[in-house]
Amino acid sequence: MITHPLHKHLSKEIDLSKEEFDIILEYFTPLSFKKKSLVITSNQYVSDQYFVLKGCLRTYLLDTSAKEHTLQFAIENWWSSDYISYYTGVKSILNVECIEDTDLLKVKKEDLEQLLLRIPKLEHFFRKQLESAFVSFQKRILSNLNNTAEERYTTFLTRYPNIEQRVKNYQIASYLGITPESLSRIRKQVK
Amino acid sequence: MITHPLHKHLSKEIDLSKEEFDIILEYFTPLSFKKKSLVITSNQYVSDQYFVLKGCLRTYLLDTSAKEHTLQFAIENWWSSDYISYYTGVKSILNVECIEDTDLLKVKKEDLEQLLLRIPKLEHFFRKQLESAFVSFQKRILSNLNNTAEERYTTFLTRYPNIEQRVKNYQIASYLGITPESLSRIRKQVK
DNA sequence: CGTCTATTTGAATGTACTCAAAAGCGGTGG
DNA sequence: CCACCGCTTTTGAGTACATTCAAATAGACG
Repeated sequence: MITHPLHKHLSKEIDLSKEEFDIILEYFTPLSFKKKSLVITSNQYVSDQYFVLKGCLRTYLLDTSAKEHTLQFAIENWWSSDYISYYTGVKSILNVECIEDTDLLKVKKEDLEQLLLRIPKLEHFFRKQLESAFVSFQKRILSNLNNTAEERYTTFLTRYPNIEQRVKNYQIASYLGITPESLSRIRKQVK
Repeated sequence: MITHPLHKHLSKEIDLSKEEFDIILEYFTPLSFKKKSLVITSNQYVSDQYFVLKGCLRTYLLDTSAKEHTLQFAIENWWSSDYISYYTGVKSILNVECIEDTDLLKVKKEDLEQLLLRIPKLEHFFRKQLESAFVSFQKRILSNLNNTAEERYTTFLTRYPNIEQRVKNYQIASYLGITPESLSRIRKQVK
Protein backbone atom coordinates (compact mmCIF):
# COMPACT_ATOMS: atom_id res chain seq x y z
CA MET A 1 0.00 0.00 0.00
CA ILE A 2 1.49 3.28 -1.14
CA THR A 3 0.93 6.11 1.29
CA HIS A 4 3.53 8.76 0.61
CA PRO A 5 2.30 11.47 -1.78
CA LEU A 6 5.55 11.51 -3.75
CA HIS A 7 5.51 7.74 -4.07
CA LYS A 8 1.93 7.89 -5.33
CA HIS A 9 2.90 10.61 -7.75
CA LEU A 10 5.88 8.71 -9.19
CA SER A 11 3.76 5.56 -9.43
CA LYS A 12 1.60 7.13 -12.08
CA GLU A 13 4.47 6.58 -14.51
CA ILE A 14 6.80 3.97 -13.01
CA ASP A 15 6.70 1.07 -10.54
CA LEU A 16 8.81 1.55 -7.47
CA SER A 17 9.25 -0.82 -4.54
CA LYS A 18 9.13 0.50 -1.01
CA GLU A 19 12.90 0.03 -0.86
CA GLU A 20 13.54 1.99 -4.03
CA PHE A 21 11.29 4.77 -2.89
CA ASP A 22 13.10 4.99 0.45
CA ILE A 23 16.34 5.56 -1.43
CA ILE A 24 14.69 8.27 -3.47
CA LEU A 25 13.20 9.96 -0.46
CA GLU A 26 16.62 10.35 1.12
CA TYR A 27 17.56 12.72 -1.66
CA PHE A 28 14.71 15.05 -0.77
CA THR A 29 14.67 17.60 2.02
CA PRO A 30 11.35 18.54 3.64
CA LEU A 31 10.76 22.24 4.05
CA SER A 32 7.88 24.25 5.44
CA PHE A 33 7.06 27.80 4.50
CA LYS A 34 4.63 30.31 5.90
CA LYS A 35 2.12 31.97 3.64
CA LYS A 36 3.64 34.88 1.68
CA SER A 37 7.21 33.71 2.07
CA LEU A 38 9.40 33.40 -1.01
CA VAL A 39 10.84 30.04 -1.96
CA ILE A 40 12.82 31.48 -4.86
CA THR A 41 13.67 35.09 -5.54
CA SER A 42 15.00 36.69 -8.70
CA ASN A 43 18.68 37.26 -9.35
CA GLN A 44 19.86 33.97 -7.85
CA TYR A 45 21.31 30.83 -9.33
CA VAL A 46 18.61 28.23 -8.86
CA SER A 47 19.84 24.68 -8.35
CA ASP A 48 16.79 23.11 -6.72
CA GLN A 49 13.35 22.05 -7.68
CA TYR A 50 10.42 21.45 -5.39
CA PHE A 51 7.58 18.99 -5.03
CA VAL A 52 4.46 20.34 -3.32
CA LEU A 53 3.18 18.15 -0.48
CA LYS A 54 0.65 20.63 0.84
CA GLY A 55 -0.20 24.22 0.01
CA CYS A 56 0.14 26.34 -3.08
CA LEU A 57 2.97 28.12 -4.90
CA ARG A 58 2.89 30.88 -7.46
CA THR A 59 5.70 31.61 -9.91
CA TYR A 60 5.76 35.14 -11.24
CA LEU A 61 7.86 37.71 -13.03
CA LEU A 62 8.16 41.21 -11.62
CA ASP A 63 8.51 43.67 -14.48
CA THR A 64 10.20 47.05 -14.58
CA SER A 65 6.99 48.83 -13.61
CA ALA A 66 6.56 46.50 -10.60
CA LYS A 67 3.75 44.56 -12.19
CA GLU A 68 3.48 40.85 -11.56
CA HIS A 69 3.06 38.34 -14.37
CA THR A 70 2.16 34.88 -13.17
CA LEU A 71 3.78 32.03 -15.06
CA GLN A 72 2.43 29.14 -13.03
CA PHE A 73 0.57 27.97 -9.98
CA ALA A 74 1.58 24.74 -8.25
CA ILE A 75 -0.68 22.87 -5.88
CA GLU A 76 -0.34 19.46 -4.24
CA ASN A 77 1.65 16.96 -6.34
CA TRP A 78 3.00 19.58 -8.72
CA TRP A 79 6.62 20.50 -9.23
CA SER A 80 7.98 24.00 -9.21
CA SER A 81 11.15 25.97 -9.71
CA ASP A 82 12.55 28.70 -11.89
CA TYR A 83 13.24 26.21 -14.64
CA ILE A 84 14.85 28.82 -16.87
CA SER A 85 17.56 29.28 -14.27
CA TYR A 86 17.55 25.63 -13.20
CA TYR A 87 18.07 24.27 -16.71
CA THR A 88 20.18 26.94 -18.33
CA GLY A 89 22.29 28.15 -15.41
CA VAL A 90 21.46 31.82 -15.80
CA LYS A 91 20.37 33.93 -12.85
CA SER A 92 16.69 33.67 -11.96
CA ILE A 93 14.25 36.25 -13.20
CA LEU A 94 11.28 34.66 -11.44
CA ASN A 95 9.94 34.63 -7.92
CA VAL A 96 8.19 31.68 -6.33
CA GLU A 97 5.98 32.58 -3.42
CA CYS A 98 3.74 30.63 -1.08
CA ILE A 99 0.12 31.54 -1.45
CA GLU A 100 -0.66 29.36 1.58
CA ASP A 101 1.36 27.73 4.32
CA THR A 102 3.20 25.17 2.25
CA ASP A 103 5.11 21.93 2.77
CA LEU A 104 7.66 21.09 0.12
CA LEU A 105 10.21 18.46 -0.75
CA LYS A 106 13.33 20.04 -2.15
CA VAL A 107 15.85 18.28 -4.35
CA LYS A 108 19.18 19.61 -5.59
CA LYS A 109 19.84 19.36 -9.30
CA GLU A 110 23.19 17.59 -8.81
CA ASP A 111 21.69 15.12 -6.38
CA LEU A 112 18.81 14.43 -8.72
CA GLU A 113 21.17 13.77 -11.62
CA GLN A 114 23.04 11.29 -9.42
CA LEU A 115 19.78 9.69 -8.38
CA LEU A 116 18.74 9.30 -12.01
CA LEU A 117 21.90 7.31 -12.64
CA ARG A 118 21.22 5.15 -9.60
CA ILE A 119 17.57 4.52 -10.43
CA PRO A 120 17.19 4.64 -14.21
CA LYS A 121 13.42 4.26 -14.05
CA LEU A 122 13.34 7.73 -12.55
CA GLU A 123 14.95 9.18 -15.61
CA HIS A 124 11.99 7.89 -17.56
CA PHE A 125 9.68 9.58 -15.09
CA PHE A 126 11.36 12.93 -15.47
CA ARG A 127 11.40 12.70 -19.23
CA LYS A 128 7.64 12.05 -19.18
CA GLN A 129 7.26 14.91 -16.72
CA LEU A 130 9.10 17.23 -19.11
CA GLU A 131 7.04 16.03 -22.04
CA SER A 132 3.79 16.88 -20.34
CA ALA A 133 5.07 20.20 -19.06
CA PHE A 134 6.20 21.02 -22.59
CA VAL A 135 2.81 20.07 -23.98
CA SER A 136 0.90 22.14 -21.47
CA PHE A 137 2.98 25.21 -22.18
CA GLN A 138 2.45 24.73 -25.91
CA LYS A 139 -1.26 24.55 -25.26
CA ARG A 140 -1.08 27.74 -23.27
CA ILE A 141 0.65 29.57 -26.11
CA LEU A 142 -1.98 28.33 -28.53
CA SER A 143 -4.67 29.40 -26.11
CA ASN A 144 -3.16 32.88 -25.91
CA LEU A 145 -3.08 33.12 -29.68
CA ASN A 146 -6.47 31.62 -30.31
CA ASN A 147 -8.80 32.38 -27.42
CA THR A 148 -10.37 35.43 -25.84
CA ALA A 149 -9.62 36.35 -22.25
CA GLU A 150 -13.02 34.96 -21.26
CA GLU A 151 -12.30 31.59 -22.89
CA ARG A 152 -8.87 31.49 -21.29
CA TYR A 153 -10.43 32.18 -17.92
CA THR A 154 -12.86 29.27 -18.12
CA THR A 155 -10.06 27.03 -19.43
CA PHE A 156 -8.00 28.11 -16.45
CA LEU A 157 -10.76 27.12 -14.05
CA THR A 158 -10.88 23.62 -15.47
CA ARG A 159 -7.09 23.29 -15.60
CA TYR A 160 -6.71 24.38 -11.98
CA PRO A 161 -9.92 23.00 -10.46
CA ASN A 162 -11.05 24.42 -7.12
CA ILE A 163 -8.30 26.96 -7.19
CA GLU A 164 -10.55 30.02 -7.07
CA GLN A 165 -10.85 29.69 -3.32
CA ARG A 166 -7.11 29.47 -2.90
CA VAL A 167 -5.88 32.18 -5.23
CA LYS A 168 -6.62 35.89 -5.50
CA ASN A 169 -8.39 37.03 -8.62
CA TYR A 170 -5.73 39.60 -9.34
CA GLN A 171 -3.25 36.73 -9.42
CA ILE A 172 -5.42 34.86 -11.89
CA ALA A 173 -5.64 38.04 -13.94
CA SER A 174 -1.86 38.27 -14.03
CA TYR A 175 -1.76 34.64 -15.22
CA LEU A 176 -4.23 35.39 -18.01
CA GLY A 177 -2.39 38.53 -19.04
CA ILE A 178 -5.21 40.94 -18.25
CA THR A 179 -5.90 43.52 -15.54
CA PRO A 180 -7.87 42.69 -12.38
CA GLU A 181 -10.57 45.09 -13.57
CA SER A 182 -10.96 43.24 -16.84
CA LEU A 183 -11.18 39.91 -15.04
CA SER A 184 -13.81 41.34 -12.74
CA ARG A 185 -15.90 42.35 -15.74
CA ILE A 186 -15.38 38.96 -17.37
CA ARG A 187 -16.53 37.21 -14.20
CA LYS A 188 -19.66 39.33 -14.21
CA GLN A 189 -20.35 38.22 -17.80
CA VAL A 190 -19.76 34.55 -17.05
CA LYS A 191 -22.33 34.42 -14.27
CA MET B 1 35.55 14.80 -39.30
CA ILE B 2 31.81 15.13 -38.83
CA THR B 3 29.99 16.06 -41.99
CA HIS B 4 26.37 14.99 -41.62
CA PRO B 5 24.13 17.81 -40.28
CA LEU B 6 22.33 15.50 -37.87
CA HIS B 7 25.62 14.14 -36.54
CA LYS B 8 26.86 17.70 -36.02
CA HIS B 9 23.63 18.57 -34.30
CA LEU B 10 23.73 15.62 -31.90
CA SER B 11 27.40 16.30 -31.19
CA LYS B 12 26.52 19.54 -29.48
CA GLU B 13 25.33 17.45 -26.53
CA ILE B 14 26.85 14.00 -26.86
CA ASP B 15 29.85 12.29 -28.42
CA LEU B 16 29.02 9.76 -31.09
CA SER B 17 31.39 7.66 -33.15
CA LYS B 18 30.88 7.29 -36.87
CA GLU B 19 29.63 3.75 -36.21
CA GLU B 20 27.12 4.85 -33.62
CA PHE B 21 25.84 7.58 -35.87
CA ASP B 22 25.44 5.17 -38.77
CA ILE B 23 23.18 3.05 -36.58
CA ILE B 24 21.17 6.12 -35.66
CA LEU B 25 20.86 7.27 -39.23
CA GLU B 26 19.27 3.98 -40.24
CA TYR B 27 16.29 4.84 -38.10
CA PHE B 28 15.64 8.01 -40.05
CA THR B 29 13.90 8.28 -43.40
CA PRO B 30 14.81 11.12 -45.76
CA LEU B 31 11.89 12.99 -47.26
CA SER B 32 11.63 15.91 -49.63
CA PHE B 33 8.70 18.27 -49.84
CA LYS B 34 7.81 20.99 -52.27
CA LYS B 35 7.09 24.47 -51.02
CA LYS B 36 3.51 24.82 -49.69
CA SER B 37 3.01 21.11 -49.09
CA LEU B 38 1.81 19.92 -45.71
CA VAL B 39 3.98 17.58 -43.66
CA ILE B 40 1.35 17.20 -40.94
CA THR B 41 -2.32 18.04 -41.13
CA SER B 42 -4.85 18.35 -38.34
CA ASN B 43 -7.09 15.53 -37.24
CA GLN B 44 -4.47 12.80 -37.57
CA TYR B 45 -2.60 10.69 -35.07
CA VAL B 46 0.97 11.93 -35.28
CA SER B 47 3.64 9.33 -34.58
CA ASP B 48 6.64 10.96 -36.23
CA GLN B 49 8.93 13.84 -35.62
CA TYR B 50 11.14 15.54 -38.16
CA PHE B 51 14.63 16.98 -38.33
CA VAL B 52 15.10 19.78 -40.85
CA LEU B 53 18.06 19.27 -43.17
CA LYS B 54 17.23 22.10 -45.56
CA GLY B 55 14.31 24.48 -45.88
CA CYS B 56 11.79 25.85 -43.47
CA LEU B 57 8.67 24.56 -41.74
CA ARG B 58 5.84 26.39 -40.06
CA THR B 59 3.54 24.88 -37.44
CA TYR B 60 0.19 26.57 -37.11
CA LEU B 61 -3.31 26.22 -35.75
CA LEU B 62 -6.29 26.92 -37.98
CA ASP B 63 -9.08 28.38 -35.86
CA THR B 64 -12.83 28.25 -36.41
CA SER B 65 -12.80 31.50 -38.35
CA ALA B 66 -10.06 30.16 -40.62
CA LYS B 67 -7.37 32.30 -39.09
CA GLU B 68 -3.88 30.90 -38.75
CA HIS B 69 -1.95 31.05 -35.48
CA THR B 70 1.70 30.16 -35.84
CA LEU B 71 3.18 28.13 -33.00
CA GLN B 72 6.64 27.64 -34.39
CA PHE B 73 9.01 27.98 -37.28
CA ALA B 74 11.69 25.37 -37.89
CA ILE B 75 14.73 25.99 -40.03
CA GLU B 76 17.86 23.91 -40.61
CA ASN B 77 18.82 21.76 -37.58
CA TRP B 78 15.51 22.24 -35.80
CA TRP B 79 13.02 19.56 -34.92
CA SER B 80 9.35 19.73 -35.66
CA SER B 81 6.12 17.83 -35.15
CA ASP B 82 2.72 18.27 -33.58
CA TYR B 83 4.15 17.44 -30.19
CA ILE B 84 0.76 17.64 -28.51
CA SER B 85 -0.40 14.74 -30.63
CA TYR B 86 2.99 13.03 -30.64
CA TYR B 87 3.37 13.00 -26.87
CA THR B 88 -0.20 12.63 -25.69
CA GLY B 89 -1.69 10.43 -28.41
CA VAL B 90 -4.64 12.71 -29.18
CA LYS B 91 -5.49 13.71 -32.73
CA SER B 92 -3.48 16.58 -34.13
CA ILE B 93 -4.89 20.09 -34.10
CA LEU B 94 -1.88 21.58 -35.83
CA ASN B 95 -0.66 21.78 -39.40
CA VAL B 96 2.98 21.76 -40.41
CA GLU B 97 3.65 23.26 -43.82
CA CYS B 98 6.74 23.82 -45.89
CA ILE B 99 7.51 27.46 -46.43
CA GLU B 100 10.26 26.48 -48.84
CA ASP B 101 11.26 23.30 -50.65
CA THR B 102 12.35 21.26 -47.69
CA ASP B 103 14.45 18.16 -46.96
CA LEU B 104 13.61 16.32 -43.77
CA LEU B 105 14.65 13.31 -41.79
CA LYS B 106 11.64 11.55 -40.34
CA VAL B 107 11.70 9.25 -37.34
CA LYS B 108 8.85 7.19 -35.94
CA LYS B 109 8.16 7.51 -32.24
CA GLU B 110 8.31 3.74 -31.65
CA ASP B 111 11.57 3.44 -33.52
CA LEU B 112 13.06 6.34 -31.64
CA GLU B 113 12.12 4.80 -28.30
CA GLN B 114 13.83 1.59 -29.38
CA LEU B 115 16.86 3.53 -30.49
CA LEU B 116 17.04 5.30 -27.14
CA LEU B 117 17.28 1.91 -25.44
CA ARG B 118 19.99 0.83 -27.86
CA ILE B 119 22.04 4.03 -27.54
CA PRO B 120 21.45 5.44 -24.07
CA LYS B 121 23.48 8.58 -24.78
CA LEU B 122 20.74 9.57 -27.16
CA GLU B 123 18.22 9.54 -24.36
CA HIS B 124 20.33 12.17 -22.69
CA PHE B 125 20.29 14.20 -25.88
CA PHE B 126 16.54 14.13 -26.13
CA ARG B 127 16.09 15.04 -22.50
CA LYS B 128 18.32 18.07 -23.03
CA GLN B 129 16.40 18.84 -26.18
CA LEU B 130 13.14 18.78 -24.25
CA GLU B 131 14.59 20.93 -21.50
CA SER B 132 15.60 23.65 -23.89
CA ALA B 133 12.32 23.48 -25.78
CA PHE B 134 10.50 23.75 -22.46
CA VAL B 135 12.59 26.74 -21.46
CA SER B 136 12.06 28.55 -24.73
CA PHE B 137 8.30 28.11 -24.53
CA GLN B 138 8.32 29.40 -20.96
CA LYS B 139 10.23 32.41 -22.17
CA ARG B 140 7.69 32.95 -24.89
CA ILE B 141 4.83 32.95 -22.41
CA LEU B 142 6.67 35.41 -20.22
CA SER B 143 7.34 37.53 -23.26
CA ASN B 144 3.64 37.53 -24.13
CA LEU B 145 2.74 38.58 -20.59
CA ASN B 146 5.48 41.12 -20.18
CA ASN B 147 6.35 42.67 -23.53
CA THR B 148 4.66 44.80 -26.12
CA ALA B 149 4.13 43.53 -29.65
CA GLU B 150 7.02 45.70 -30.80
CA GLU B 151 9.40 44.21 -28.23
CA ARG B 152 8.23 40.72 -29.12
CA TYR B 153 8.88 41.46 -32.77
CA THR B 154 12.48 42.50 -32.22
CA THR B 155 13.00 39.52 -29.90
CA PHE B 156 11.62 37.33 -32.64
CA LEU B 157 14.12 38.70 -35.14
CA THR B 158 17.02 37.84 -32.87
CA ARG B 159 15.60 34.41 -32.00
CA TYR B 160 15.09 33.52 -35.65
CA PRO B 161 17.98 35.38 -37.28
CA ASN B 162 17.78 36.03 -41.02
CA ILE B 163 14.32 34.61 -41.19
CA GLU B 164 12.66 37.77 -42.50
CA GLN B 165 13.71 36.91 -46.02
CA ARG B 166 12.29 33.40 -45.72
CA VAL B 167 8.97 34.00 -44.02
CA LYS B 168 5.99 36.18 -44.89
CA ASN B 169 5.25 39.04 -42.55
CA TYR B 170 1.68 37.90 -42.09
CA GLN B 171 3.09 34.62 -40.82
CA ILE B 172 5.29 36.45 -38.34
CA ALA B 173 2.25 38.45 -37.28
CA SER B 174 0.35 35.25 -36.62
CA TYR B 175 3.29 34.06 -34.49
CA LEU B 176 3.27 37.27 -32.48
CA GLY B 177 -0.49 37.17 -32.02
CA ILE B 178 -1.23 40.36 -33.93
CA THR B 179 -2.74 41.24 -37.30
CA PRO B 180 -0.60 41.79 -40.41
CA GLU B 181 -1.75 45.41 -40.41
CA SER B 182 -0.47 45.93 -36.88
CA LEU B 183 2.86 44.34 -37.71
CA SER B 184 3.16 46.59 -40.73
CA ARG B 185 2.68 49.64 -38.53
CA ILE B 186 5.17 48.31 -35.99
CA ARG B 187 7.74 47.78 -38.72
CA LYS B 188 7.28 51.35 -39.81
CA GLN B 189 7.97 52.49 -36.22
CA VAL B 190 11.06 50.33 -35.84
CA LYS B 191 12.78 51.83 -38.87
C1' DC C 1 -14.99 46.92 15.44
C1' DG C 2 -11.66 48.94 12.62
C1' DT C 3 -8.10 48.53 9.28
C1' DC C 4 -6.05 46.78 5.38
C1' DT C 5 -6.55 44.46 1.16
C1' DA C 6 -9.19 42.88 -2.74
C1' DT C 7 -12.85 43.47 -5.87
C1' DT C 8 -16.10 45.99 -8.33
C1' DT C 9 -17.88 49.89 -10.88
C1' DG C 10 -17.69 53.94 -13.82
C1' DA C 11 -15.78 57.16 -17.17
C1' DA C 12 -12.18 58.51 -20.19
C1' DT C 13 -8.36 57.04 -22.85
C1' DG C 14 -5.68 54.45 -25.90
C1' DT C 15 -4.32 50.63 -28.47
C1' DA C 16 -5.16 47.05 -31.63
C1' DC C 17 -8.68 45.50 -34.55
C1' DT C 18 -11.72 45.30 -38.81
C1' DC C 19 -12.79 46.61 -43.29
C1' DA C 20 -11.69 48.66 -47.57
C1' DA C 21 -8.68 50.34 -50.82
C1' DA C 22 -4.19 51.33 -52.77
C1' DA C 23 0.48 50.28 -53.55
C1' DG C 24 4.21 47.04 -53.96
C1' DC C 25 6.30 42.72 -55.32
C1' DG C 26 7.16 38.43 -57.75
C1' DG C 27 6.37 35.08 -60.96
C1' DT C 28 4.45 33.62 -65.59
C1' DG C 29 3.43 33.77 -70.19
C1' DG C 30 3.10 36.26 -74.31
C1' DC D 1 11.65 42.13 -71.85
C1' DC D 2 7.44 43.72 -70.69
C1' DA D 3 2.66 43.28 -69.14
C1' DC D 4 -0.35 41.11 -66.38
C1' DC D 5 -2.08 38.61 -62.46
C1' DG D 6 -2.20 37.11 -57.82
C1' DC D 7 -0.57 37.66 -53.49
C1' DT D 8 1.48 40.53 -49.78
C1' DT D 9 2.08 44.71 -47.52
C1' DT D 10 0.82 49.24 -46.51
C1' DT D 11 -2.29 53.00 -45.47
C1' DG D 12 -6.47 55.15 -43.77
C1' DA D 13 -10.76 55.58 -41.20
C1' DG D 14 -13.97 53.92 -38.01
C1' DT D 15 -14.88 50.69 -34.24
C1' DA D 16 -14.42 47.71 -30.40
C1' DC D 17 -12.28 46.32 -26.51
C1' DA D 18 -8.98 46.36 -22.69
C1' DT D 19 -6.63 49.64 -20.03
C1' DT D 20 -5.96 53.38 -16.75
C1' DC D 21 -7.29 56.08 -13.01
C1' DA D 22 -10.29 57.09 -9.36
C1' DA D 23 -13.70 55.97 -6.23
C1' DA D 24 -16.91 52.94 -3.88
C1' DT D 25 -17.93 48.49 -2.04
C1' DA D 26 -16.95 44.14 -0.12
C1' DG D 27 -14.15 40.85 2.54
C1' DA D 28 -10.62 39.19 5.62
C1' DC D 29 -8.17 39.38 9.78
C1' DG D 30 -6.48 40.81 14.01
